[in-house]
Amino acid sequence: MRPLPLSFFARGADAVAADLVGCGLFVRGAGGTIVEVEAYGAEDPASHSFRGERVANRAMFGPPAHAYVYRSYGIHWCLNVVCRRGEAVLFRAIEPEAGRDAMVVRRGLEDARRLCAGPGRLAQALGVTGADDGRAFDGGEFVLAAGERPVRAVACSRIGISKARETPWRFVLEGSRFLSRPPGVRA
DNA sequence: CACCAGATCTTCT
DNA sequence: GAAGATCTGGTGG
Repeated sequence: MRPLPLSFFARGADAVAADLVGCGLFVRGAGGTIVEVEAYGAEDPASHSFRGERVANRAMFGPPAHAYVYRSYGIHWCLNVVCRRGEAVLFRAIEPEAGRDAMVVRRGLEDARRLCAGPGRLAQALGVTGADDGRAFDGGEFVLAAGERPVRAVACSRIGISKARETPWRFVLEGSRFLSRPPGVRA
């Protein structure tokens, strides 16, 4: 397993997101292959960084290759990796491979297809919470590793947002059956 | 399968 | 007071 170098993340979130498809995401031993991500930019109306630095989003303005974890709809946690200042990539789905038992317990279901399909589900399966906000992807508890095989990433529009819907910053692994939604489906 | 309400926290108007 | 980078369990076709 080859950890991704810091230089990989110090770029625009859209470029990082496209390249993360097919890579490995692991949190404290659980994880798998990234099949769906979304990029959020600094000048992006849909991004949490758009209106400037706040207490809850301060990690987005910190160093690259660190986690930005936010609470969604007051209930779910969602995991990002910070890229260039004010930019981040949201992890939306992985193909579960390592630590299946722990993920099944945390999610309370066995169905592999729904185990990590969606940002809230993925964070719950990996056991990520607000306590992980700002944690480094340094090969310790949080790992991002280069993919074993080359894959094709397909760009499509992001899900669940009302602003900048046309920007094609959602990237999925072509043909994967572990996506939260197939490409081309409106949220 | 499609649609809908409910849960519950942070920020914004 | 409302909306939001969501998910679940209900109802109805």
